[in-house]
Amino acid sequence: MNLLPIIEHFSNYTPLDDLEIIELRSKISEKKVKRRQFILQEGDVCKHISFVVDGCLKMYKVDNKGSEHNLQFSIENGWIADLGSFYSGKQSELYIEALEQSTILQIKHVDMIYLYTNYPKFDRIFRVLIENAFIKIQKRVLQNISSTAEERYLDFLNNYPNLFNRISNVQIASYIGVTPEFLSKIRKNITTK
Amino acid sequence: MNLLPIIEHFSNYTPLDDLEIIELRSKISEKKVKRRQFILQEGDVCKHISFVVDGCLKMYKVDNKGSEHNLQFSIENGWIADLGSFYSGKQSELYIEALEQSTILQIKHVDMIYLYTNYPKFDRIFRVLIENAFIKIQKRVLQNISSTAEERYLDFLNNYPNLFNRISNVQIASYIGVTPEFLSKIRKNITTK
DNA sequence: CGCGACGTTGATTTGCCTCAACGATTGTGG
DNA sequence: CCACAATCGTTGAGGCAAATCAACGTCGCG
Repeated sequence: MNLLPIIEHFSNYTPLDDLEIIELRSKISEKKVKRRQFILQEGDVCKHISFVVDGCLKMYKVDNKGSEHNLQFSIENGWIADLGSFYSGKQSELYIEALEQSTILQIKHVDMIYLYTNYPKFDRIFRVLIENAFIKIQKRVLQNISSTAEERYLDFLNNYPNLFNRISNVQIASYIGVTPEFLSKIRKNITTK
Repeated sequence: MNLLPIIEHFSNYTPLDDLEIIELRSKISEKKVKRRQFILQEGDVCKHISFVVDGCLKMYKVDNKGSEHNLQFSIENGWIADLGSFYSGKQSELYIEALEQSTILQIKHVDMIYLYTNYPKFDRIFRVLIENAFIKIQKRVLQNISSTAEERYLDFLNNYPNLFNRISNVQIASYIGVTPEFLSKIRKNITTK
């Protein structure tokens, strides 16, 4: 199991000392998931947070009409979990599914609490991580209530330049909140400018 | 200056000891703001995070057509700041304005860093605070991309039962992302059911 | 090979916006 | 305390953005 990616990831925020690395290693388990495999399904409790070493996953909700709505993608060096379910222990309404064959590192809830309790540095690191995630998602809310679908699409391309050529337009449409048909029309309209 | 509300607020997460309270006290300044007064304007850097002791404030963006889009309301025991600007030191694109006469407690950026650095408990508290905020806003994103305006309005009423009778429908419309005229039609439609 | 996901196009419908107007309420200055 | 302005909530007519439904060719994969 190669922990280098996650240790380097943490070091971007605060370097870990040897003991913290040892403890971290003992709490992490590696998982390989195939394309279309789920690591969370509606009704389950989200028991892990997952760090993506390699690959791509999506988290989404299925509405009462059966349509999927993508909340988040995560690729290399990203995190993915339904934090609401993870911390409350309640059933999740979300799915997390691999879009590519992926390698992830998982930490269980109890182990996360253990790390927080005994090594305050993890409080620090995850405070900063989640602050950054919060700032990003706040911009997305602002976009959703103030921009047209075309603007949201162009912003998606700018904000996720490493993502748009890895996933289908169906996935992008679901993320920006339009139908695939309408996204196709948006794309046509852009290229004819 | 009455720090009781904020100390009790923190104690919901982790009790503070005497030294932490003393340090906190020395870093907090109280501010009274009148209705329609700004504590942040576009182009300014967000230099404080603010805890609302009493009153109500909104944070919003003005788009290129001059329309306002409400990102957040904060009332008693809530926080408000443009975290992106606060941590990056870059100019904000947002406004924070009082909807009622309010009393707030403010912490400056340097003091926040001081507290984080010297008292890890604040890392813990704000990690949990921001996690909860993140979970809430993620639900909002999901709603925005998957629900009709009527559903978003009803959810707003459910999620903010103490707020809807304190602010105008114009403010609610701006929060859920519709025009005031259309919200009026939604409300009419609901009452005739 | 055959099936299912994908991307596209067109016709039609619907949700929501824009603009304009109005009375009711609130706030404010003289 | 009154007069006036500003904001609010509502209604209606018309228009546009995006959804829905249906159809079709293409591609990748089992």
